[in-house]
Amino acid sequence: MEELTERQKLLLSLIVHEHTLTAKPVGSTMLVRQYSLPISSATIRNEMTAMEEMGYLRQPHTSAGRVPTEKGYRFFVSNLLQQPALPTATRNTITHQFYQARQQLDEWFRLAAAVLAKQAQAASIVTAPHSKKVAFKHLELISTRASQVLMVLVLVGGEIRQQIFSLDEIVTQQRLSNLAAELNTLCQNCTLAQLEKLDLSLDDVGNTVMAVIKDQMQLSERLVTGEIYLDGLTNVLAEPEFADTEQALSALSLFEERNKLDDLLSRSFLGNEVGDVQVLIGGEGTWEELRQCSLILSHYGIQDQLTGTLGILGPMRMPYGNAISTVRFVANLLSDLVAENLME
Amino acid sequence: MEELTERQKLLLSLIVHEHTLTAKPVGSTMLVRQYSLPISSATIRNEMTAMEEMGYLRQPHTSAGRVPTEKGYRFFVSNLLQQPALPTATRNTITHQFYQARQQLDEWFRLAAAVLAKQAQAASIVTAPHSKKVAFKHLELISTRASQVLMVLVLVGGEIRQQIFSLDEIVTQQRLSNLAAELNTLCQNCTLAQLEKLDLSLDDVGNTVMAVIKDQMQLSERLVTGEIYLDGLTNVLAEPEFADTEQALSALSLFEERNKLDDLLSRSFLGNEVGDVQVLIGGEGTWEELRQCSLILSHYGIQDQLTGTLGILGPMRMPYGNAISTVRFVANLLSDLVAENLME
DNA sequence: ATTAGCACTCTCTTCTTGAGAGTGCTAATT
DNA sequence: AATTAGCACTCTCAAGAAGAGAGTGCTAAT
Repeated sequence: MEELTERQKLLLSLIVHEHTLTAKPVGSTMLVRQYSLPISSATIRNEMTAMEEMGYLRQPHTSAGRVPTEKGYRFFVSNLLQQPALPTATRNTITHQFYQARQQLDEWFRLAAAVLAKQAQAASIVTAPHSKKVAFKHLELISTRASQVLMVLVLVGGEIRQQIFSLDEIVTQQRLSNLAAELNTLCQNCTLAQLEKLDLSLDDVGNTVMAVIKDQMQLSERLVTGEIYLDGLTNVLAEPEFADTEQALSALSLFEERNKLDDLLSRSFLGNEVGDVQVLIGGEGTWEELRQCSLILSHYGIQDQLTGTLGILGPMRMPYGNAISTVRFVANLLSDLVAENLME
Repeated sequence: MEELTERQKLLLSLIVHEHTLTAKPVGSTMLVRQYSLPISSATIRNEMTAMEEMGYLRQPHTSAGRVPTEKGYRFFVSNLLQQPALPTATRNTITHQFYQARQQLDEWFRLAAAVLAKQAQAASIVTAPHSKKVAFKHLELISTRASQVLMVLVLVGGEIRQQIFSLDEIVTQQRLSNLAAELNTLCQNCTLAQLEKLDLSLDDVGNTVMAVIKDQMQLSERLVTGEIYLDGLTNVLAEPEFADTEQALSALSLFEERNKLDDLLSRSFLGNEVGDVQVLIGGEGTWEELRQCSLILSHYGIQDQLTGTLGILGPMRMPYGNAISTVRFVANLLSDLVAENLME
């Protein structure tokens, strides 16, 4: 395939830039005037025709200006985009907010989603970090009433799971506490597989509790992501390309259906390391719902141990520079927080 | 104010019914044909004029059919609506789903939101139950690394709060466990005020931990609601009255801004008991954003002890019968679950 | 290789027009 | 006194027409 000339690259950049501002097709005359180019509109038209044939541009209809195609955007993002670091002031503001969130786990993720949404003026998604290898960390048994017990199970990585269940007999809090203490020692850092092998020789109550623990760990193992935090969904509605509700609906429905979202995120995991920022443009042929959208994703956390995903969803016509910088910055921030606070 | 005649009441019901189906203004001829009424369209026109003067109906423009006003809807809901019990099959399906959710607290609320959204084809909201009187139930201290500690605090009512903090010295898990055990005994069922009075004579570590506990309890006391679960936001987008994105945006933005939502829910608390179903029509003059919407809310849980809110948001033109029945049913279901599982 | 010039195309907005649905009023009917 | 038939009038909505504006593609000249 042919290469783009330097001039064509410049033009592509300008077209992308102009189109992100106006949301309208970009014409040759317009371009010359707007950027005081030293070439004529006719030349630009020639170049545009060439770039259209190569698949970087598209005409919505004959005799309209050009709009970047997915391929055009992808080339732009990969080769032409200079990624400005986020302004220091912005970075400080964000860091400060996290500082203020005290050390509450769930607040971090909520805040991360809020920051992404605000900063990129798009919908944002953050998943709490989740470990592929689920391991027992700490157990708590609390008697609520009669034979009912509230179990709080903390997994390695800080994930908390709770369940209420009934025992066959009425048990004192004291006995529950003793049992919990015993299990905490025995099961420390065990994975589910290791727990299965352990011969604990417990009484009935102990066995019931162990069954519940294993059950919860199994549930956790099946999960692809931790808890999901969304924000800024309404930002998407404000974009002109979603003035037609249909479009908006199809994009947002992806965020509402947990299994679709899981699928999307888990596929985006493949072959990507913590810290890489991925840009999915126009659904990349796989997600019909995202045909009009772009998704900027990054994993954060500790590679292969405890990772989560975060990203933003916006129209394909998106200020990629800012979006990517923001995602990268927040991802690094969360990675640091995870490393400092959730790892042994 | 004048009373509506029986015939006018019938007409109002029919107009509401027809309008919920078509979303269009209802004309007199239409009404006669559709329902084979034994009176002429002229008579209906006369009645309509009368009801318009009384404020129950409204003409979008001269020479269009009539649409119910907020007052019309309110009268309809209060006086004319017969509330069908939910079909047994539906009730069973829902109950069964809750049964399958195992005993995971958070799943209940997520599920409740999903059921409401699905059943009413509207946006739904569920808040986890929250106690006005925050009281200590159980504490857990887990050493993560060096001097860092993960605290898991369970409040009476099942609310779980977590925080990570650092101690001034490095402490063994053993010592943390002992401290936790001690505090669990000392602080059992104490409110924040009671904790303040307690003279515990603890060491440095103990005092640090107590400060964090109090801090968390204070945070919890300030909250109006527990965690918030939303679902079905995209259902709202599908309604014809929100074909214009502007409208949809203003309605949904209410759900995205936590403080607005808190405000809305806390006001709806006033003078309402668990089990009552409230119907807020058209924002009731207070919420500009909801001018086009209706909100069906109910509290659930144990009055004055542990309550949450749930409800649905839809267009003012809403199938109120079904919506109210669904909200009532789910509220009762959750109330039962709370009573059985979260109360002492 | 670039550009000026020009005919042509397509959208968008504004106007017009006619059909359709509905109203309000008056006079006749029950 | 309540109801109804009849009719003129109003307003929206959809479809078509016309003109402005922006943009293109092509040809011929530079």
